[in-house]
Amino acid sequence: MKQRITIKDIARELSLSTSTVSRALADRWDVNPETRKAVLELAEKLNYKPNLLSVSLKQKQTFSVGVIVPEFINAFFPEVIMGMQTVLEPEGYQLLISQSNESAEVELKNMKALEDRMVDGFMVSITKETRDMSYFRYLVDNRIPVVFFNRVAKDIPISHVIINDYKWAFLSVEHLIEQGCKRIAHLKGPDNLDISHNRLKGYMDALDKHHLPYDENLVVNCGVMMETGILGAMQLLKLPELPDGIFAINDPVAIGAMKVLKKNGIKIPEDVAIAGFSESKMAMIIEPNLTSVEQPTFEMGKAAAELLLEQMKTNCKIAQRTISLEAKLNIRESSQRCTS
Amino acid sequence: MKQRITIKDIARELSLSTSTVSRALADRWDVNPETRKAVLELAEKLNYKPNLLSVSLKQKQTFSVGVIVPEFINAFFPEVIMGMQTVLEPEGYQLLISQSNESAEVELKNMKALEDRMVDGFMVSITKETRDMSYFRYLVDNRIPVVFFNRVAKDIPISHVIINDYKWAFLSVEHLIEQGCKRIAHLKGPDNLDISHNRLKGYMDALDKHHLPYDENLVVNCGVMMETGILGAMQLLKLPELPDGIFAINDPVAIGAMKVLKKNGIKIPEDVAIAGFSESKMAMIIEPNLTSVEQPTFEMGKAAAELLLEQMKTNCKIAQRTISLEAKLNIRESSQRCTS
DNA sequence: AACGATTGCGGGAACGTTCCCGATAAAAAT
DNA sequence: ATTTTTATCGGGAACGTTCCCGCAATCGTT
Repeated sequence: MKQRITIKDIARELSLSTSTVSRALADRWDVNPETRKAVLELAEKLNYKPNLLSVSLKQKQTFSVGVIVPEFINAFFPEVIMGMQTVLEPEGYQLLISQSNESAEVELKNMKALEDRMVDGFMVSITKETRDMSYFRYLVDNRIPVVFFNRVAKDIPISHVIINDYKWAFLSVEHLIEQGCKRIAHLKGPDNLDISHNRLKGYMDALDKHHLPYDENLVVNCGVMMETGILGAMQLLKLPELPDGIFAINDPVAIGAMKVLKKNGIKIPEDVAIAGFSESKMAMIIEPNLTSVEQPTFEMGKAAAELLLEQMKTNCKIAQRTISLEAKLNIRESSQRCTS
Repeated sequence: MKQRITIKDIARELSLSTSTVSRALADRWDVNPETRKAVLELAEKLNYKPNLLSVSLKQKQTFSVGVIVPEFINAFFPEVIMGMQTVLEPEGYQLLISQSNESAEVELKNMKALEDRMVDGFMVSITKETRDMSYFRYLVDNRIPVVFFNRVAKDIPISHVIINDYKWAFLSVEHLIEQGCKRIAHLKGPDNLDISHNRLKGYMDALDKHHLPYDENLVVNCGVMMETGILGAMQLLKLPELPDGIFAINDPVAIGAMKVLKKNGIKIPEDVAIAGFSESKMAMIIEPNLTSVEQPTFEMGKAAAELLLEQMKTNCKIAQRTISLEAKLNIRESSQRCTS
């Protein structure tokens, strides 16, 4: 950090007080237009930049918000973050991005570090193992604005934005059924995540609607990464009878499963049709192209940011809200059977 | 930002001065062990956290560094960033990540915003259109630490870490030649990027070594995204004679090209062998699997962070340095011909 | 017994702002 | 001519730290 021009330098140069310079820069009414002009010109000339540290110290806000994501190796969260930036940057906010690496411990550490840095609020998508909610409670108790997005925790009064997981899981599975699948497996997500429950429920209800039996052997617990998809699929292969359809918690898992199936000479979609969730670039690259639910990532980021802005402006006086976004089912080769 | 416990609260409670409390917390020698104990205990009990804003204001450093990347939708930069975090976080630094969306204008805006926030240094990978170096000159003139990584600018005395692009481009092309390719095309990167030149040079020298003619019609200017790879490949298709090998500036471009080739019924690698650069997850997913140079992304981030740390600790007194990392060629189906 | 050295602590300025309050002078109102 | 208003400005505290300096009490040394 180099030596900067301060308001005092300008004051000294123009034989003014710092108060006047401050008011001139802040465009207050009680300053002579001519002196204001002089101040602005000199500030420009000297390349004056206000020291945001002292401003923050005085105003008790830093114009920065913490973003907590479990990972940003896949495109999903980066896209959400871009959405956030489009609404927060024009308002003068800086995003501090932390990735928790799917570890609840790192997540907590990062959030505390950001709290130390006095962020004005948080936007978080919890890890797959986050169970202890005490820190989040501490945040709401202390009126520190928080919103959840995508991965939300239950039983805690924090506004959040999600997509209508239930509905689109339901429609995905219904699509598989329409393609003739009778034994549809589900590669399920981690228990602590709301999305896991909602997508499971959508799966179950779709089966129910079409009078297909629910077989718990066909639901295998799985993580959210490609590697866990591989493991999940291998478990399915051990079943006495192979399923004829797979609905995966997300694209990486679906792709992991496809790798296993292909390696075992199982034809997709003829033998097993498969559908993923939360559209990734890879869906269009793997062969056959993967059917997947496309989430409005950008909009999710925007919505979360707007929710947070609201909280920050009203000092958390606003009621908890849930925004549920719609999605879109992109039907591709991995689930389209000629016989349908 | 809620009301926090300050050093004054502790001082009042224990009938001490703020100076003493400050020294106790800083673990100075000139404070009675008993009072130190009392201070530490009370601080713990009240959950005291120092206000980093005032500390920064006083110390003239913020313990934050700005990271400027052109995009973070692909996995490359996120991985590099993770490497940075592993070295900077233990030192108490926070990363402020900005993505410039491949726009020089946004890049400049973001850097200025981060300078306003008094970051202690910058780590930047320039956009494909960054040509005006005046802001970087301004930074070095004002002793603000900067390091470049991956995408570096020429003609400016800023330390940087890159991989040995020339060598690995050379080896990639040599590999294609060994597979029997005689007419190898190159999908080249943007002109302002050093990597483009170095990889082009590697390509040319490999041809030269094996006495293959250099044909400028086979070198097509291309961006760095999949979309531009598609355009580049389409241009190649218009040639009177198809090349029998393609060396692409990076994986997204290679994958875009593969899509075009496959759509046109051209067999990979039999008709056209292809190699990418800077390993992405997609290389293992596309079929045939893509031969690619795997870059040590994590190490690159670590190296850049260490370079920056050095600068920050020595107040830029250290000479400019260049770290060149080694890489690895992952040979896969896209370039392996049975006939070899 | 007198001296300097050590130990432990507090006062207060400083970092760069903002903002409340009061001061002054000119202009307007009485 | 006096009072009130208006237009400009400065003084100075405050935000939460750090740190230099000085002060007092205790200790060991001659």
